[in-house]
Amino acid sequence: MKNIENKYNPKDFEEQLYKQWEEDGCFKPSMDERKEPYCIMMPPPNVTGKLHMGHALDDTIQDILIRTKRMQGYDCLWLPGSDHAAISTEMKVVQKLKAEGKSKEQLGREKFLEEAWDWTHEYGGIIQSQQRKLGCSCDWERNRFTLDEGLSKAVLEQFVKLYEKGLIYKGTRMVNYCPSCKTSISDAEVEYKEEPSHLWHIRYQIVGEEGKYVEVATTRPETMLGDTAVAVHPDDERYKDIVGKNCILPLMNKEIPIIADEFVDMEFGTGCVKITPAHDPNDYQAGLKHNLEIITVFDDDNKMGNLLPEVAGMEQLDARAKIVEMLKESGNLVSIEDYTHNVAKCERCKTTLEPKVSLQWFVSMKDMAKRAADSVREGKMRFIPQRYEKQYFNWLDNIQDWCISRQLWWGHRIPAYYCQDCDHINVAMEAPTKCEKCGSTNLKQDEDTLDTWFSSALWPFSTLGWPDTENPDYKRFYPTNVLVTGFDIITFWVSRMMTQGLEFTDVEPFKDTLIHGIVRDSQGRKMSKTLGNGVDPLDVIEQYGADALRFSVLSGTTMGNDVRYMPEKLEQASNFANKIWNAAKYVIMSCENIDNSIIEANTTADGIDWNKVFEQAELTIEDKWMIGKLNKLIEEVSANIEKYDLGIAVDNLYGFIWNEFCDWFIEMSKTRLNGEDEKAKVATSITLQYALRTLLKLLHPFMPFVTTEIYNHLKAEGEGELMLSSWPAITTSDYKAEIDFVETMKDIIVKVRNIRTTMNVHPSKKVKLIFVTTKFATELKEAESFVCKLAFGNEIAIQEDNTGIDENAVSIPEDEINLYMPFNELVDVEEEKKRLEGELAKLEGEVKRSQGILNNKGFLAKAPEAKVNEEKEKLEKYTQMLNDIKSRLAKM
RNA sequence: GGUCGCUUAGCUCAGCUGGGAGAGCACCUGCCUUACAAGCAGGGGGUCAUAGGUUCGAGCCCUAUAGCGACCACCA
Repeated sequence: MKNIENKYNPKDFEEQLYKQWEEDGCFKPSMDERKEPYCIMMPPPNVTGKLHMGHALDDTIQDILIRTKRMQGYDCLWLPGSDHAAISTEMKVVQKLKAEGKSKEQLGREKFLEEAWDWTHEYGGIIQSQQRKLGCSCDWERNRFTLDEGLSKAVLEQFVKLYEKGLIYKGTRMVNYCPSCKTSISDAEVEYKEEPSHLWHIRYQIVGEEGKYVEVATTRPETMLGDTAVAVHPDDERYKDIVGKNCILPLMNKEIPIIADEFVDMEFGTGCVKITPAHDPNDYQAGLKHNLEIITVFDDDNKMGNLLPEVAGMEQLDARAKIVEMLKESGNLVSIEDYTHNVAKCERCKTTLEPKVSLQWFVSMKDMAKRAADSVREGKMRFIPQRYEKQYFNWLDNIQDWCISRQLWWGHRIPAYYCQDCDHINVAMEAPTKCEKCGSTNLKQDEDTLDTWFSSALWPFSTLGWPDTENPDYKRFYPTNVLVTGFDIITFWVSRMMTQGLEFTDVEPFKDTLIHGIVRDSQGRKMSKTLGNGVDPLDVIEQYGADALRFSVLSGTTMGNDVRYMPEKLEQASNFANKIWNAAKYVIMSCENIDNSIIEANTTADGIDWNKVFEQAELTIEDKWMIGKLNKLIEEVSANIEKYDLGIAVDNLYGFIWNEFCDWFIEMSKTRLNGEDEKAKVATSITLQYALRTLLKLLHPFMPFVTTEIYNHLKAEGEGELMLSSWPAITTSDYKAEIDFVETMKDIIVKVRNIRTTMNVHPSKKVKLIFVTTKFATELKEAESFVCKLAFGNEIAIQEDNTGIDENAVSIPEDEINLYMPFNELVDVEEEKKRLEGELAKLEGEVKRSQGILNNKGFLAKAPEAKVNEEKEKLEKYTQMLNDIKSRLAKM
C-alpha cells in the first residue's frame, strides 16, 4: 500500500492512466480460445465530427459493458471507427473550396477527392482523441474507416452479389432531389417544415360543355404546365358525371383527361386534384397507374423549361407569380386561400427539395426486410427496451426499395461500367478491361457513388475482415453481442445492418440492440448547433473529470429515455469521486500499520483468496455484516448490468459506498482500530481492504480512472491492472444472521441519535445507554462488543431486571447522561404490527387466488397435472405462512 | 393522420412480476467529531395529471380525457 495524495484531482492521473492502459495493450483481446468472446462495434461517428454529449453517453454505455465483461473473464473486443459521411463531408469540403474561390467542378473528380482525403486526415483524428479522454477502452489498433481498403472491398462484394442475385437494379423513379447539394436524397434524409403558403383554386373547362368547369386546388400553380390529368375520387358523387371526360388545361390550351382514383381525398380542397406526374410523388404514382405522359416543367437547374414562352427560364417563384397573373387575366383563377404547407427540406442544407424523376440505382428490399423483421419476431435479436421493436417493424413492414445512388464524389463509386458500344452494363469487383457482352474496350464507369448507409450496413462484419470469412477476427467475434445506439437511427442503420447481415452472413449481426435516448440541455431542449445550447463533453472533462461525466450521464436514468444534462449532477458525481478518494485515504492510512500477513499468505498470482482469509481471521459480527452486504451488492450490480440497467447499477453503488461502507462500516472501524483488541484490529483491516477492493472493482466500469488510481495505491508490488483483474465473487457464507442483527442494531442507534438530538446533547458528550430488558439479552450482550455504538459517543449497559428503575426516567448527571431504554420501545411494536398486517393481507389474497383457481373446473380439466400440483403447493405454503403470521400477531 | 412514450417532493428523475411513496439537488436545524465542510447527524415537504373500472388491496393492470414529447406517413 502506498499513501495517497491529499486531494482528489482527476487531472493528476486521468491522462496518464489512459496512456498506460494503451501502452500495456489492455484494450486488445487476448484471442485466448479458452475464453468466451464478447464484442461490440462502436457506431462509427462521422469522420469529421467532434464528440458531443450524445457520443459521450453512447460511448460510456459501451465502455461499461466492455469493461464489465472483460473483468468477468470474456475475451473482449470493442472496435472503434468512423464513417466517411458522404454528404456531410463533401459539403464541408465544397464550402472550404468555395472560401478559397474554387469549385468542385473546376477541380475535377480526382483533385476533389485528394482535397477530401486531406480534410479527412486533418480532422479525422479529433473524435478519437476525445474518446480517449472519456476513457473508452476500445482497441485502437483495429480502428476502421468506411472508405478503408478492406471495407471498400466489402462494399464491392455486397454490390456485385446483390446485383448478381437481381436485388440491385437501375430504374427510373421519383426521388427527392436537393437542388443545392445536387444529389438525390433518401427519404430518411428529408425533414419536413411547416411553412405558410397559399392554395390556389384554378378552374379547368370541361371539353364540350360550355360554362362547366372542374375546380382544382394547388400549392404550386407553376407546375400546372405539366399537368396531364385531373383526378377525383371514384365514390365522389359530385363528379361522377365528368369522369372519363376531358378538360382544357388553361394557358397550355391542351386537353387532358379526368380520371378517378382512390388516392384522392374527397374532403380536401375541392376534391379534384391536378396530376403533374413529373413533380409530385403521388401524381407520379397516379401517372404510372393511368399511363399518363410525364411532362417535365423545370430544367436541370430547377428553372422553368420551355413549355410556355412567357415564363421560360424564370425562377420558380417568379414564374408562379406570372402564371397566377395570367390565370387571373384569363378568368380561370377562382380564389386564393391561406394554407400552411408541410415542405420537404434537405436535412443537411435545409434547401427545399424537388421531387425529380430520374434514373437511379435501387436495392429491392421486400424479401430482405421480411427476413429481418421475422428475426426479431422470433426473438433472435431483441431490442432493449422492447417497445422500440415497433419502430423497427413499422419501417420494415412498409419498406420501399432503397435508392442507393448519390450524385456525389466522396464515397464508394458504383462498380458499374457501361459499354459505349452495346449499352451493356458490366458490374464487377474489378474494373473490366472489355465488355463481357461485345468485347468492346470502350467502357465508362458510372459517375455516382453509393449511399453512406450502404457501407454502414456492413459495419458489424466488414470491420472484421469480411468477405474473408476465414479471417481470425471474423471467426472469433462475429456475430457481435450488442449494438448500442440511439433511437433516431433504428430505421437508417439498425434495420439495414439486419437486412444486410442476414443476407450475407446468414446470422443476426448482434444479439441485442440497446437503445438509449438523447442528451438534452438543462431545460429539456434538444442540444443543437442553431440553439447554441450544446455542452462540450471536453469542457466537462476539463472541469470535473471524465469519471464525473460518465457518472452524470447514467445516474438516475433508464434505458431508452432521454437524459437531461444537469450541472448539479456533475457536482454530485465529483463529490462522489472525492468521497471514495477520502475513504481510500482512510483505509490506506488505517491499515498500513496493522499486521497484513493473513492477506499476504493467501495471495497468489490469481489474486487474493478471500474465503481463506476470512477463515483464518477472527471476524466479528460487523465484519460479517459488511461482507454479507457486499455479497448482495455484487449480485445486485452484476444482475443490473446484465439487464442493461446501468443507471440502477451505478445508483446501487453510490448508495452502498456512501451510506453503508462510509457512514457505517468506516465509522464502526474507528473505535475498533483505536481499541485494545489486536485480533479485532486485524479483522477490521482485512474487511476494510476487502470492501474497498470489491467496491473499486464493481465501480471500475463506471468510473475507470479514479478506481484505478486508488487501486494502484492499494495493490501489492507486481499485482496486475484493475481493469484486467477479475470481477468480485460471492464469498462462501452469506452471513444472513449477522446482517439481520446489525440492521436491527442500526435502527436502534438511529433512534438513540434522535433522542440525543431532541435532548440537544452535544456530540462530544458521552451518553450511557442502559437497556432494560429480558428479551434479546443474549444479542445485546454481544452488542456490548459491538463497538459501533461507542463510535457515536455512547456506552452500553444492559440490565436484565427492570425492577427499581423507572423505565421512562431520564436522569442527567452533571457530566454523564444515562438513558434508560426499555428495549421494546426500540423495536417499534406498532410498526412491526403494521408490517405483519400488510403481509397478512397479501397472503390472504394469494390464498384466495389459489383457491379460486383450484375451484375452477375448467382449469382442473385442461391444465397439466404439474401446474395443478404447483398451485396446490402454493396454497399450502401460503396457508401455513398465514397461520404463522396470525400467531405472531396474537402474541403482540 | 398512424404508432409509441411521458405526467410521482420546489427542480431533475428512480420506483422490478399489484401489498411499506424513494434518491440527488434545493430548503430548515445542529455540528469544523483527525478520511472527507466537496463533509457529518437530523428535519420539513407528495390527492403519484384527471375521471371511472378490476382487486381484499392500484403509482403500477384496464377504459376514457387533458397536457407535453418522439417517431413514421404525408394531404394536392
